[in-house]
Amino acid sequence: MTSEFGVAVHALVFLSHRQTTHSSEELAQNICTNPARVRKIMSKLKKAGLIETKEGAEGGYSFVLAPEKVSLCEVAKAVGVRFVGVSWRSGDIHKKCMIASGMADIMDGIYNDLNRICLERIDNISILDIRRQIFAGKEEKENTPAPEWI
Amino acid sequence: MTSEFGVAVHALVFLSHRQTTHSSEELAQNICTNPARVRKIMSKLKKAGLIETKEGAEGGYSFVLAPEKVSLCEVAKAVGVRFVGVSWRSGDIHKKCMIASGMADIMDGIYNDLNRICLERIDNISILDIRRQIFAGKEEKENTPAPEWI
DNA sequence: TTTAATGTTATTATATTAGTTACAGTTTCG
DNA sequence: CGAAACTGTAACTAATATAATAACATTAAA
Repeated sequence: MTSEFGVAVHALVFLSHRQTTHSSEELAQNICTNPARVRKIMSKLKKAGLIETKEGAEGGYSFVLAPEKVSLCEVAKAVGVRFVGVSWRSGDIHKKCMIASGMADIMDGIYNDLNRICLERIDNISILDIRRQIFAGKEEKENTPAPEWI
Repeated sequence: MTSEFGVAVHALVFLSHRQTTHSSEELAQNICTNPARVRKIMSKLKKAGLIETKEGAEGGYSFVLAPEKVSLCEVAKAVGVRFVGVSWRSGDIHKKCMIASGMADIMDGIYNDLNRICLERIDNISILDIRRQIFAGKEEKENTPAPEWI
């Protein structure tokens, strides 16, 4: 499993909290990764309609939806993450033994099922929920000087 | 995620079906991997009490429990598989920004939760269930000549 | 028309996973 | 006893998956 889902959620929480446009460079600094990776992931979020982007000078990424309406399930689907699954398959479909030829598909079925219940589970967690969790009990530090959020 | 869980389930289904002792070489042939890997994984199953092993000539691995009593959850715990989780963490715990410093732990919490519900989900699937699924509607091919199961 | 941004591809580096080899220890059997 | 056939481990190599880097065409604002 890649961590694209984590990057996407992080970026959305950040953008929804700051409520202004931010460049891939700024997001990358906060997330601690590189701008190209951020752009790749954000372009998927744009295709899913979760963010707006603007090219050119003064451009960047912005979150325009209601953060309580965007669920982690939507984010997961947007980036195409697969929570449970392996590429390696045991046995061999061409063997005569029914176990050797059938196990891999059975395991895949189990992984698909687990993946599905994972998506269901995060369907009722919103971007706002995550934001609240992060700032729970602590001062929000709104309007902190620019370098503070790096 | 490694495929150790798949190898373990495959081996247990195979052993419970054939009901005799088999060497790591025979298991490896059926699973389509190498004997050393099989031995590494089987030693974990032994420590968990899911199989019995015998060293020396005529030794090998055997399944001695009731296959309907062994759940995939036990197997997962025995091999220590983690279904959901990533090693990469976004942000940096030392940054002042609460999002940058807090996101990784939040995501880890979500992954832990998803992992837990995955274990719960497979807790009521037994080795016998898998065996039945494999042979559902098809002839069991009991007592086939030796090379058949390779 | 320069500058600062996205969108995208190709390439490289790193980390994870599986495969291989080797060998010490154990048990059976001639 | 001693050879043969196993398990149990460890060390190393190969393959694959993931993240980082670099480059550049395109777009939009000043």
